[in-house]
Amino acid sequence: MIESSSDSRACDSRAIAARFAALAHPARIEILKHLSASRCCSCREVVDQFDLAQSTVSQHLKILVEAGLVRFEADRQRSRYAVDHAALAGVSGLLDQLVNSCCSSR
Amino acid sequence: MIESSSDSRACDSRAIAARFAALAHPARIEILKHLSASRCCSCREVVDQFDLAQSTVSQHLKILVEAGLVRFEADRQRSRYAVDHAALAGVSGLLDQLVNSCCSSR
DNA sequence: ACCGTTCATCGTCTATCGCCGATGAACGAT
DNA sequence: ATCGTTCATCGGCGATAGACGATGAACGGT
Repeated sequence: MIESSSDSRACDSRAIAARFAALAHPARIEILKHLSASRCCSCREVVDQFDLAQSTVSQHLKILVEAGLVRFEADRQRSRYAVDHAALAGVSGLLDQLVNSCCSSR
Repeated sequence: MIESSSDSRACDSRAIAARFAALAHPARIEILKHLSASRCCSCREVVDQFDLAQSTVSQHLKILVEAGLVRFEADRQRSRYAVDHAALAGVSGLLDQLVNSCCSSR
C-alpha cells in the first residue's frame, strides 16, 4: 500500500472508522444478517422484513454499499443486494491488526 | 437507555452496534493504536499526542471505556487507560460470526 | 497554605444521523 | 397508453455526536 508518507496513519484510521460506522447501527447489523442468510435480497424484501420505511431501508443499504460491505447489482427494477463476505472479513482483519497491534511493524 | 439483561435477542444487534459505534471514529481508532503501542497512557499523554482539547480526549476515552474496549484505572491524579485486548478480540469474534453467519439470525 | 498539574464533567454550538412522506424514474404487464 | 410495482433521492424534522472552553475536585510540590 502506497500512501502519502506523512500521514498514512490518519488516512488509515479514517477509512477504518468509516467501515465501523457502517456497522454501528442495529438496523444495519440486522440487514446484514438477513442478507447473509438470504444470499441475495431486493430492497423490498428487506423492507418487508424490518418494519421500516422503504426510504429508510434504501438509505441503510446505500450506506452499507458505500462502505463496501455489500455489493449492489441492478436487476431490472429489482435491486440485488448481497453481502460482500470478503470485505467483511477484511474489516475483521483490520480489527485483528488492532488487537495484535504493534503498529510499528509493517 | 440501559436495558435489562434479559432482553438478549433484540439487544444483540444493538449491543453489537454499540461496540462498533465506539470504533466508528478516527480519533478513537488512533487513540486505541496509541494506547496499544504505549501499553498504558494517561489522558494527558493522549492529549499531547493528538491535538485535541483535553475535554474532547476525555470524552473519547470515556466512550471507549463504556464500550468495554479500554480499561480504566485511577492512579492518583493521573488516569491510566489501557486497551482491553480480550474485549477487542471479542468484537473481532462478533464480526467473524457475522461473516460466517448462516443460521442464528433472529 | 498556596500553586501548578491532571482530569472529569457541564453547557453550548454546529453538523450529521436517522427517520419519514412525497416524488419521479424505470420497468413489466394489461 | 395506462397502471402498478420497485426503487433512489429530496426535503424536513427531531435527536444525537463531536468539538470546545470553563469549572471545580484531587493531588504533589514548594
